[in-house]
Amino acid sequence: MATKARRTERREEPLSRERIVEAAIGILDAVGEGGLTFRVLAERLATGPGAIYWHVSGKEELLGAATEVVVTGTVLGGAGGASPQEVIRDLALRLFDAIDAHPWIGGQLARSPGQSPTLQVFERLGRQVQALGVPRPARFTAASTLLSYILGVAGQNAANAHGQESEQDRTEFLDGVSAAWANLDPDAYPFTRDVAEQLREHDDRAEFLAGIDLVLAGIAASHAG
Amino acid sequence: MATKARRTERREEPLSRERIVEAAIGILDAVGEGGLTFRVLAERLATGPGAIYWHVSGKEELLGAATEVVVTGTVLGGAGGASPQEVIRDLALRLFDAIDAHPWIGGQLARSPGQSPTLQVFERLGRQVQALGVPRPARFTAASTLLSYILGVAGQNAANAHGQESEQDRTEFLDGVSAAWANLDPDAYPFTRDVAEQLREHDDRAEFLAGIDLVLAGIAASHAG
DNA sequence: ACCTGAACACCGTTCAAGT
DNA sequence: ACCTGAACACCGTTCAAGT
Repeated sequence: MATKARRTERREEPLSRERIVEAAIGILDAVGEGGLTFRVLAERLATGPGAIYWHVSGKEELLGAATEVVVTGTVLGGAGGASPQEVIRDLALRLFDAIDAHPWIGGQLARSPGQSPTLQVFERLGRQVQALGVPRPARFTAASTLLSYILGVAGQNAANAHGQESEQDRTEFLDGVSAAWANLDPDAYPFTRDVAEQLREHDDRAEFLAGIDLVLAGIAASHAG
Repeated sequence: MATKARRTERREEPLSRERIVEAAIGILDAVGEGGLTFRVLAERLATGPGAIYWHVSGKEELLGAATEVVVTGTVLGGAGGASPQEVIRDLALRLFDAIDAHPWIGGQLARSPGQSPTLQVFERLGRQVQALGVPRPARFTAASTLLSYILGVAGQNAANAHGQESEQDRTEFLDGVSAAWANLDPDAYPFTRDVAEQLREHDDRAEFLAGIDLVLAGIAASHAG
């Protein structure tokens, strides 16, 4: 039966947990964790701050739910049929890119160890560790080490992401740090001074992957023979 | 010349950056990051909130200074004359214990990558990496990987430290997580379920050290031959 | 059942005024 | 130079009142 078209008025589609979380992600991506406010969020949803509390228990849950949406979307759908090492690398890189796109999840992941998003990553890592042939008692340590490394990088990236939207910003930032390191007291910071120039031309993503490979090499070495 | 004794009245010793930071550390240790407030801090120092701002630019600097005091005290004075691996293990464990005693530095370290406290740790790690015989181009990666792993564990410990003052609390917490893991959906979380029982009897500190050893093994394997 | 929005109890920070 | 403390511009959260 032909009903009048344009029935979907763009007004007042009902509030829902899903819409709230989606709007929160948008705000977080646009202005960062500090910019997500119940008032801003309410305005974006064309309602009052109180309405949000009917769907969500508070800010902590909201941040958790937002993180879960992004991480779940990232963790699912990896490359099939590759070696365990390849799957781990692929997962790690997808997480790295997700944190690059949504820096706020870096800080969030780090402080929700038992929570669902972190657990999803742990589970994926653990399965591949098992597939790698790591003996049962050593699997927990291997998976935890990979996870902690990933969370460590995530937290640092989240902290560094402050004012770096463009590639230009990023280059300037690295140049600045590199210059600062090169000027450190040679007696107190000989090593840091020595690697300062490497920092200028370094690729975060490649560096992150090299760290993953280092841990994987350690896992392989520890249960060889 | 004999002046009246009891000249040092216990009243009004002048405010100073040092006293402020010290008081902040005390509050942070007692009630955590959420409990550190300029009003609480001012009361503890028997002054008004505004007075603190003459010595310290804001809360961020205050947290940074507090972290620096604790980390510097921890980083200095390691065991001399041991192998590079031993020195790294020793440094890592001292940091672990410091974070255990002051959980707030876990979160703080993670979000101050270029800052002095993190840099001090990076420098120490790097020197030992060099002493390990790692070739120059690989040193940055090796030191960064160790640092990221340490920061990752630090962040998780900071997040977990919420309500666990006593050993009892800790055990209950692990039992709870272990039970929760054992009840996960077998299809979605086979690995996590499988390691659930290991978690109950696990030693955070030993586990942390095992992760360090895994990375060290990877470093050794990667530049062998 | 769900939404509204004023109100509450806090924050970090500023600043005129004091000594 | 250093301190005081009221005041400002915000928060997250609650809740009586509406529909």
